This record gives sequence, C-alpha cells and structure tokens, in this order.
Amino acid sequence: MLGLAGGGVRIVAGAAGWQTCPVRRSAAKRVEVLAVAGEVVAARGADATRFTDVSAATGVGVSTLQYYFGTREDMLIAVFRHAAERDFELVGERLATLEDPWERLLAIATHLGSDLTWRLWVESWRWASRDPEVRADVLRDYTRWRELIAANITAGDPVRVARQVLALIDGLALPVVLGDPAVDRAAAGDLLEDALARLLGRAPSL
Amino acid sequence: MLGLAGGGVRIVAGAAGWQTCPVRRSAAKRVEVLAVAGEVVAARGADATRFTDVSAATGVGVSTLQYYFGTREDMLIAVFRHAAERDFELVGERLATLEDPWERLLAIATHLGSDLTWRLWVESWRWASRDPEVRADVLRDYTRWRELIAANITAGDPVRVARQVLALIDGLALPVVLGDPAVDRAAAGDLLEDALARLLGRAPSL
Amino acid sequence: MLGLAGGGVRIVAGAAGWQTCPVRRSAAKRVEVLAVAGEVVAARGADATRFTDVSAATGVGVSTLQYYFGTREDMLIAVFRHAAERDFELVGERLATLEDPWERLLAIATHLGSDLTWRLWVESWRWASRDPEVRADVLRDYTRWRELIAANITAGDPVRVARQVLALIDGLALPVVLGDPAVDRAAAGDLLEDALARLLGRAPSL
Amino acid sequence: MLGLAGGGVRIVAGAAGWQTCPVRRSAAKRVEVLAVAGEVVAARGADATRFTDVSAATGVGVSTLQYYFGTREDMLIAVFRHAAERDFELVGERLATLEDPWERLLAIATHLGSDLTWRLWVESWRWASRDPEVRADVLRDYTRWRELIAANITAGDPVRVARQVLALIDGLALPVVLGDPAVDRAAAGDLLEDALARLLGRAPSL
DNA sequence: TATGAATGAGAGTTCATTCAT
DNA sequence: GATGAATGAACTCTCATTCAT
Repeated sequence: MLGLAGGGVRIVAGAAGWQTCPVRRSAAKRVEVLAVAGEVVAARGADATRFTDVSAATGVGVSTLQYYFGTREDMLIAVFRHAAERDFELVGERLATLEDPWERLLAIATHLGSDLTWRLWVESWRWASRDPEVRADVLRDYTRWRELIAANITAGDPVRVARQVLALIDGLALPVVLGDPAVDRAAAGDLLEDALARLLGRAPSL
Repeated sequence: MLGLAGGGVRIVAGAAGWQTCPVRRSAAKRVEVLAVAGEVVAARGADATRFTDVSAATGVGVSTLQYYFGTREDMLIAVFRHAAERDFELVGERLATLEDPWERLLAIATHLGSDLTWRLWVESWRWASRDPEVRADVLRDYTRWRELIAANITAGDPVRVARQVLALIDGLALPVVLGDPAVDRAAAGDLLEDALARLLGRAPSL
Repeated sequence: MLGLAGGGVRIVAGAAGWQTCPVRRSAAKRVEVLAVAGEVVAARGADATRFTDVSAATGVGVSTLQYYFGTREDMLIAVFRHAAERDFELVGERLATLEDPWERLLAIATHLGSDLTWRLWVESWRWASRDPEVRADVLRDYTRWRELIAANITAGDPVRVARQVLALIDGLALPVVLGDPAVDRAAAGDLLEDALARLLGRAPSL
Repeated sequence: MLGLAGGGVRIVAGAAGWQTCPVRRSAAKRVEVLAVAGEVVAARGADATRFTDVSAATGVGVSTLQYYFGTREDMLIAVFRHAAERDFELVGERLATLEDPWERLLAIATHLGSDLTWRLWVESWRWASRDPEVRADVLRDYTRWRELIAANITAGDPVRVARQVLALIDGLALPVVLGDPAVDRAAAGDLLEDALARLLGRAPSL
C-alpha cells in the first residue's frame, strides 16, 4: 500500500483475485506526474479529479497512470503523500536558511497557508475522514508540524502554544484561500503575528 | 433560506443555462429532506453525494428529489444554504438564553465545531472555491459569524480579535472532527479559552 | 436474486452499498429480450456474450439491458432460467399431443438435442460449475428431465433407464451439434432408438 | 502435439494475419506450462482464462507466455492440443496393462470422465464450435476415441455400439462432474456397465 | 531467449437526466 | 404534484499487445 516506499512489487486487490503490480519502475516520471497531479487535485478537488484530468495535465495516458498508481483512489493517496513529503522537504530547506524564531514560524505559516498546500491539505483531511489509512498519515503529519512549530517557540508552553498556532494558521488560511476581502494574505500575516505575540506573552508588536 | 422562502418560481442555474423551477410545493417535506440530505453530505462529502444516497436516506424517490431541487448541484447548494440558515437560527436561540460573553463565545464555538456543522462548512467552502454563487453565500456567512463573535468581545479590538477567534475555532475544529487524540474536544475548549484570555489581554485563567 | 420471480424490488449489491433495483416492470419486453439473448448466448457462448451483443441483437440499448437485468452475469443467469422454463413449456405442449411412449421420448430427445437448447444447456452447465445458485437450478432441472423421461418408460427399471437415456441424449447431441459427419441428427436418432430398445429389453427394431 | 513437435518456426494465426513465431525454445518449460495452463483452463473455463491467470499459476511472466505461445487464443489452442495428446498417451499406457475388454472400456471411460479431462473436453468442444481449426482437431480426436472403444467391443456391431458407448460416457460425465448427488461417479460406473451389457446383448450383470 | 514498461481498445457500471403518466 | 421507465454520457478498470532491451 505504500506507493511511495521502496521498489519491488505491490500486491493489490483486483476484481478477479490478486495480481502483482509494479511500483517505482520509472520513479522520475512518476514523481513528475505526482507533482502535476497535486495541482490538479488542488484545483478540482480530489473527488472530482478524473484520470482524464491528470492525463490531460501531464500528457501521460490514462492507462499509464493506472499502470503507475493502480486505481484512481490509490493515485489520490499517492498524491497526498507525495505532497505532504514535499511540504516537509521544502519547509526544511527554507528553515535551514533562517535563524530568527519568528521568521521561522512565519516561513512555516506562509508555506502551510499557500494556496496549493492548503487546498491539498483540506483534500487530504476530507479523504482521511473516510479512509483510516490516510487518517493515520494525516494525524502523523499534523503531529510533525506541531513539533516543528513547538521547536521554534521560545516562551510560554511550547506544546500548548504550538497547537494554538497551528490552529490559527489553518483557520486564517481558510478565508485567504477563498479570497475573502476581509482577510487577505497580508491581513492574515498581521493577525497571526499579533496573536502570536499575545500567546507568547510579549508586547503585541513583538 | 433563499431556496426555501417565497412562493412562485425561482430562477436557478441549470446545466443548460437558466430555467424556471417551481418552489414551495410542499415546503415541509422539502425541509425535512434538506435536513437529512445535510447529514448525507456531511458524511459522504458533497461530490460523493448522489441522488440515490439522499433517496435512500430519506425514502423519497430520485425523481421526486429532482422535482424538488432540480439538478444535483442545485440540491447541494440548497443543502448548504439550509444548513447555514439553520446554524444561525440554532445559535441565535442558544444565545438568547446566555448572558456571559465567554459563555456566548463558547456556545458559538461549540456549535461551529460540531461534527455535522463543521463538515458541512468544509463542504460549502470547497464548493465555494468553484462556484461564485456559493462563494458569495459563504463569504457573507463568514462575515455574519465574525460580527456575531465581535459583538461578544468586550475588550481590545473586537473586530481584530473576532477574526483571530473565528480562525482559532475553525483551526481547532479540524483535528477534533478528524479524531486526533492530541486535540480532542475538551482540549480544544481549553486551548480556545486560554488563547482567548491572552488575546483579550486578561489573565490566562480568565 | 430471483430475477424471474414475482414483482416488487430486488436488492442487489452495488459498489457503494445497497440500492434498490426494479424487477419485472415491463415483463413483455423483458421476455422478448430474454429470448433473443438466449440465441446470442447459444451462438457466442455465455462468457463471450457482451451487453453490446445483446443490444445489437435486440435493438435495446445497453443501459436498458442493465436496467432490466442488473449486471451482465445477472442477465446471463436470467437467460439460463428463462430458457430452461421455456424448454419445459414447449416440451409439455408437444407431449400433450402425443400418446405413444416412444414418440414422447423422441420428442423429448429431439428438443433437448436441438442446437439452441443443447448449446444453452452446455453454457448453463459450465456456469453452474462456478456459481452455486446456478448449480442448484441446473441440478433441479436435470432431475425434472429425468422424471419426465422415466414417466415415459414402460419397461424395466424406469429410473435407471431414464438416467441412461438422458445421458445418451446428451452424449449424442454433442457430435450432432458440432457437425460431426459420423454422427448427424438422423444417425443420432437411430442410435438412440436402437439403444433404447436394448435398454428396455425389447427387440432392436422395436 | 503439433505445437510441441518439430523445431524451426511455426506458422500461427495472429490478430493481423500470419506471422512467424519461433518454436522449441525450451520445450520442457513450455510443456510444463501447458500442463498447468490446462488445469487453469479446466477450472476457469477457456474464455475466462487470462494470461495473468496462467502467469500466476505457473510463475512465468505474461510476456514470456506470449513469447511461448503468441496470442491468448494460440495459447488456448495449444492447451487443448496438449491435453488431447496427453489423454491418448495416458490411456494408451493404462491399456497396455489391461487384457479384459470390459476393464479396458472402463479404463477409457474413467479417464474421459475424470474432472480435468472432461472439463477440458467441454472447453475444446465449445471452442471448436467457433474455430474451424479446433473443430478439425476435435472431430479427429472424437473419431480416434470411437475407434479405440470399438476395438474393445467384442460383440454386436462394434462401430455402432462404440458410438453409443462414447455418448454414454460423455452424457454420464456431465452430472458426475457437476456433482449431481443423483449420479455420482460410482452410480455412473454402474449405469455404464449395465447399459453396456444390454447394448452388447449380454446378461445385465455381464 | 526472455522480460519489464507502456499503451490502446473495449467492457461493465454508475448516474443524472428526460419523458410520459 | 409526484413518480417510474428508460437512456446517453462519462468513467474506471482489465487485458492483450507492442516495443525496447
């Protein structure tokens, strides 16, 4: 089931019993497809993402997508996983260049609240509501983000504040991504900064 | 509300442009259906909600659902609207019995973060991302909730804090509804209360 | 599962749970389709019979066939059942006009060994090998034919001879239907008559 | 046999006309595969036998099967031929150890009516109905079995009785293989013995 | 000689929708 | 006002086959 894990073969349930289905045979191409598919899923929503859509966006035929991923749902799960891993990687690279805790927190918030990431996160979350396997992934990732945030909190109770901060990031991203004129990206940044200062017990202007 | 009120004909967006479609045939039955359909949408997700699902859950035939609502998308939009109105009504009734601002805020948070309401809210939000009509509804509702919250904030900048509080409510509901053991409903309440106290500049224990 | 049984609704397992599926709503049309579908199954074999084939042969659209029968396999089973019932009816009508036991036996043999009936019988038999429900049908029908034959055997041990006779009918039909020049329909009739006489202990020429 | 013997190239009917296809690459492996494939065909039916089924049952990859046999239909025909030849070989070996005509006839009947042989025979017969090449094979084999039986008939008209006996064997195998409680293998043996005695004009108990 | 990667054709099935009543 | 019959469109999936190695 770990479509992203090491090579070899994967056993999937087919209509007429069990058959072997190769995995990671052309990893490069597969990853390319996953990246583009992530954009499609973010744009259309997971439920509405057809093989045809991904095929059109990637230039890879429908049959080949099925050869790569198995069923449509397997493809979507692979997209979620790939995106989640990619997010951690990208944020990790970014954090490696920053020293200041506030800047680090802001970098995390900016990434999580970006349109693509946030939309995929919501899709993952919905899928997780109906699929235990995905739910485990999502909860694990959620924990990882909280830990990453807590590691950058220098005052108060880092664990508690990290939960509040992650909730704020999530909750502020919602109107931003929806294009609410009352809470645009800049306003969300201000609101987050202000709230953070208060949660940490500092002066509002940090 | 719009879909439920007034007699005569309603103009709805159909697959092939605009068509007239009768309203208030048997408003009572229709509202019953909307309530049950809301549960179906919350459980399965809007994209995955078929006429047959709602038919099975309500005992009303598919053709009758179409007679009531028009297309499937029209039905979903009606469900969103009905649920949104219902939420305002229910919270309004609850608030009429409460005096203390914190209790009032908690009542709002409790309702918004309840499983059914939150799931439907996420579905509305996703639909709004792709449908301008629904987006207008959602943004208007979001504004109404912020105003309701601001009206119960007694210190600091009510408007700003209301935005932060609504974001917190939304962001905390996410792990709660997903069943994250790290942030269950009780923990979310504590985190919200604590954050609120700090955002209002009071002592943490309020 | 009894597609041929009385009206009402039938519960069939769908991909996303259980749904109701109407049965026997336009019995006349449905029976017409079953008759033609039987010819298609006899000609192409059950496994190779597609909805498309039956659609082309009947002029009824694929969707309508599925509306009538459910899945392809349900359709095939309905075809088997319909053909089996039809065979009993037709032979019953024929026997009502005959007095002489040998003529009656010959009428039975002629019907069972006819191209259409025999081919469908083989298809039923193969299907029965893999589907317990069909197996029950086939075994029951086999019993009924043996009883019908035994009722027309006037000497010796009717039950034992009936089994031998039915085996002979089946075994002789095989080369006949395949077009074996060594055993054509006339030769099969002679061989059957001769064998019957000996099995009954009479003179070969009866 | 044809497909297994001789080196060089074999001309087989492909989808797009005639193509050359190498033979006797690794005859041993190929024969192993044919034996296992025969079991698969007997179990699933020829139409339902996929390359993947044979691949799973043999451990030989799909591409290799195609390399061995060409198209799927070529593989099935090879299976039929191999099984037919194997049956003659096995019965020949068995008959070499028997003297008594009745025992020899019983040995033939037992082999033809065995589950595997009989199922493959039915599959061959069905295929022969639609493929002239296979029909020729089947009719030739049928003739060979009749001759073998006739050679062991010591009274009456051997040719005529052989046809009746082969029909009886075929017809009795049908309920036996299907698991009809009314005609199990032992009962079929008794019925065959009894019928044979009468057809040969001897006393029933031979 | 043998095999994995990739792909096109075709099938079953679901489902919204139209029409007649 | 309400509903069952019928159907076309779209989608997923299976599978044989081709190609390159």
